[in-house]
Amino acid sequence: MKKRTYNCGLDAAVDVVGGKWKALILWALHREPLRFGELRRSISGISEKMLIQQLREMEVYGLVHREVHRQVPPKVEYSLTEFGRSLNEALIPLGDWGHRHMATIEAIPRD
Amino acid sequence: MKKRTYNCGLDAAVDVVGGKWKALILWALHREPLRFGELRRSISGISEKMLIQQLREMEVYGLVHREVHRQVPPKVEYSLTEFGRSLNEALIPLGDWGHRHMATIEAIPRD
DNA sequence: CGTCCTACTTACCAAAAGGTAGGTACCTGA
DNA sequence: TCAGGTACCTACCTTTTGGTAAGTAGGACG
Repeated sequence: MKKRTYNCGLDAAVDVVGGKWKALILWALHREPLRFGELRRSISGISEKMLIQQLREMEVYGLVHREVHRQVPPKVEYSLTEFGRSLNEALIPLGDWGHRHMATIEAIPRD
Repeated sequence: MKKRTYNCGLDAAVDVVGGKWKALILWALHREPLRFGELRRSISGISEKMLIQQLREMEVYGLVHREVHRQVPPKVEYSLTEFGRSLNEALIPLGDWGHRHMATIEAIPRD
């Protein structure tokens, strides 16, 4: 997040959901609240550092809610806020598109 | 574009439309084909280098079509392909979301 | 006492993305 | 002859993003 004003809604949305992981995290929390370790395991390839970093940002953005259950071992659950859920819904068509064109996308030459 | 396989469609879509500019360029070409200079002027803040770089990638991805009219001064028109149009449509809900929540997004504290 | 569990935190590094400033080629018109 | 317009290209640098590896706290369990 660098800017303060946007020319169009897409501009603003990309700023919020930008980066490699936020959309995936949002998606992972779609069904049910998950704890840190569950999230890490459900998003293949993400490092602990990235997961926390993104979760913290998304908490500030008001997309996810963080709930600490004081126990040993620690248990922290992450869930979507209403705001997060609304963004998730806006991402569904994009996810569908990616799903429909997966083969085409994978066939794109890299570098 | 770094990966070859994806876990979900959203993953793939984010890989294609990722970065700061591609979604904006797609959006700018929504109405009509534009030439290089028109594009540059219609996307505020973009540098020539970024615009070309992104256009080239999007051409490889099959999202935009580049047509050179041999004249002096040169005229090059960029337009959306069917593939590009389909992606653009998938981005509409996201753009709407950003538009609806613009005030909230702008109010998010930075850094 | 030592090891395991969870959910982090920190330091350090590499790669990717983005920005700036200049230059090129071609023809036009003054 | 020389500035002007279009659509680039190139080198260099900074910022952002992502990754690795290690360490921490506070019990539980053997």
